Amino acid sequence: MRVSIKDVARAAGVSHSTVSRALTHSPLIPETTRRRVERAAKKLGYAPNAMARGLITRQSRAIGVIVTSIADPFVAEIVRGIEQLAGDNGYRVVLGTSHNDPEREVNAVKALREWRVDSVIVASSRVGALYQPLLKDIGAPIVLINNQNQQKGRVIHSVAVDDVRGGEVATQYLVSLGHRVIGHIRGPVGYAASKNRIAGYRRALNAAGIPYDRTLIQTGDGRAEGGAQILKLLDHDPIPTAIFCYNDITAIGALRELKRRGIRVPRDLSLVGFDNIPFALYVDPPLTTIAQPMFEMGKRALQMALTLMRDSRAQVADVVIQGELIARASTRVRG
Amino acid sequence: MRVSIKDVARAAGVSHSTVSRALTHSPLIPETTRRRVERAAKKLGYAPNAMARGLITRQSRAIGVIVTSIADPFVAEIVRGIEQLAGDNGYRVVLGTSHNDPEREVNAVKALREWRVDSVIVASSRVGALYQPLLKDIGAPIVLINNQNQQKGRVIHSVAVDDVRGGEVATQYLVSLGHRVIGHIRGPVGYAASKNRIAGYRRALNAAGIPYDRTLIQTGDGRAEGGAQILKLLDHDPIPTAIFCYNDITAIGALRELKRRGIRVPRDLSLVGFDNIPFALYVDPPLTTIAQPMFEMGKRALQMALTLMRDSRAQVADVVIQGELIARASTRVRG
DNA sequence: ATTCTTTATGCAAACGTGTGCATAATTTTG
DNA sequence: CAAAATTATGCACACGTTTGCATAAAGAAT
Repeated sequence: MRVSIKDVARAAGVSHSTVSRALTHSPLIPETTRRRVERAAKKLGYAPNAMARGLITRQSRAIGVIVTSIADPFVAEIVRGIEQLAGDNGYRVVLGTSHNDPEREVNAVKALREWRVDSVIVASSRVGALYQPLLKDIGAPIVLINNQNQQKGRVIHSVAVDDVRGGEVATQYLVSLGHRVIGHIRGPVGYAASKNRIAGYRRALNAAGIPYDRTLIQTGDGRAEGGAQILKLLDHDPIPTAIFCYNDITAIGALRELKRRGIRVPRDLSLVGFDNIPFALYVDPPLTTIAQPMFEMGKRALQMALTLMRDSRAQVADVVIQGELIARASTRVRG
Repeated sequence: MRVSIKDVARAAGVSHSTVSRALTHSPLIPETTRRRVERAAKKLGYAPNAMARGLITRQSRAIGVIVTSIADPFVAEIVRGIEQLAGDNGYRVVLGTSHNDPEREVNAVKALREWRVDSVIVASSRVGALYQPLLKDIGAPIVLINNQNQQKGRVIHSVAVDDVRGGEVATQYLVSLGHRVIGHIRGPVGYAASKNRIAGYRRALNAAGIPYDRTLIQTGDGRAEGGAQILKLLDHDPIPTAIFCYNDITAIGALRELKRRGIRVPRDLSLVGFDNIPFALYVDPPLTTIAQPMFEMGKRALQMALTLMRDSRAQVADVVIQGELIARASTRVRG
């Protein structure tokens, strides 16, 4: 049942070295014997053993991907991008999910190390932030996606969306619709993304000559519940005509809260999110947002990993990807 | 940089065999030397090489998971269930995506074979249907999730939702709300799921003494576009007061179409989907549906794989999981 | 026809583990 | 205290590849 390279060798009447070379298309082997070997291999149903090969070549052709939860559609898109490009280049994706559980996080990183993955891509901000030493121990190039930490290094690289510019574009758009009193529900404190999106928000206000009013900013939690903070903004004087939310989930939470209060979007209030999660298209009204090209980010991360795997001392610059404004029905000109 | 078991042996002043045994907690090694070895291992930053280990133990502790697209939230939930339980049992998930592309499908299966995965879980109906011979060649137990094919075997097993019962429960619920003229947008022809859900639909009608009218069934495609078929049902005489859709995506597509025509759900028409995809909760109105416990199914599949990996000749019965009716606002009593 | 290249192939070592068997060291038994 | 049983450890082989080196065969050059 188990057929190794030696069985093929016997069947083809050559040594196992010749078989190895033939099947890897070594130029040392003339086409005639290569064909004979291939025929024997096919007949016996031979499939090379990746573990044995990896042991000697010192590369697993596996790339480890650590994510918080694969069920997050945002994350899933990233993994899809990674997996696709990886598959096209003969690499396999080994999954590790952290679920923000320290034990799982450590387990995942350790397992990837034992597997001797050729590269690691991390789309779990906690892991990217907390376990850099552990990650480095893997001894393979590391690419962080949307990491919230600032450190750099020879082995750690990153792909991220341009949060500042994204926040700016979102706010700019609201300004262009005639809004002058624009609120913001920010993301969790400590996240670089929260800070950067606010920076973009302020930059846009500044460019439009609108004075910055810190009481127009409430602090959410990046989840639907945080959207309820919008109620506080409704008490503001003057009352805002538009709100830029940290992300779509927050905006959707806010939307639900507004609907409960009988406040109509976009007639009474314009709403902008961030991320362009799949939901955003289906809520009522469909949400204006800044799309994060997640699939693209996954691909870029893997691309980066590929060049680093080919030459570990290659100079690769961190990638910053621009989001895209998706104008939908949750925004309209100030009435 | 690279530290093997021999380096640890030297540092601890023992042979590499002793190190191996010590680190695997063999009872042959007394605690005192085990501690010494562990200390040396930690000091050198040793991590066992999974490939070398797998080569000799003849098991990779990897389980291959083939899915159509990880970006499908349904699939993502399954993978989450698999990954979680796998991780808890010391197994890693190796991903292979097919995207209904024959080339990718074959590549994925072949790669998993070369990797010598200990088990394969397939959540891609095409792969499960078309590549059974190739799958069997892997020589590891196979578990198919929601497979649309009927074949069984010693190596191929399955976990699936009870589509007949699901269709029955959905229709039953509409009947219980007083509906008598109930339409159905079926799924693609050739899918066992389509046929089974119809069977359940008919069974419920039958139990309620409602005659079956085949003109109340239109054929969708399982995608949002197929939801447009609902327009044909509106021409039916008498006009249906409720529609059971093959799946949520179809129902959402139908919903969009109805909204465009000014038909109000559930006032004018009740709508039931199937699957309970995440969207279903967020559309307006939230969709009544049959929940497929996808996370659970992933877990059950892996559980099955685990018992089969421990004993390849274990007798495991195929698992049929019951869906759950989630009553939301897209249905109401006949007005 | 002999020497020199070139081409085709095999030998053997290595990758990093696990493990059966043998042996050395220690303890128990009579 | 000698013999027997137990415990601790090492040796060497195996897993299935890849690859440097050596050699055999064949062709080219003189």
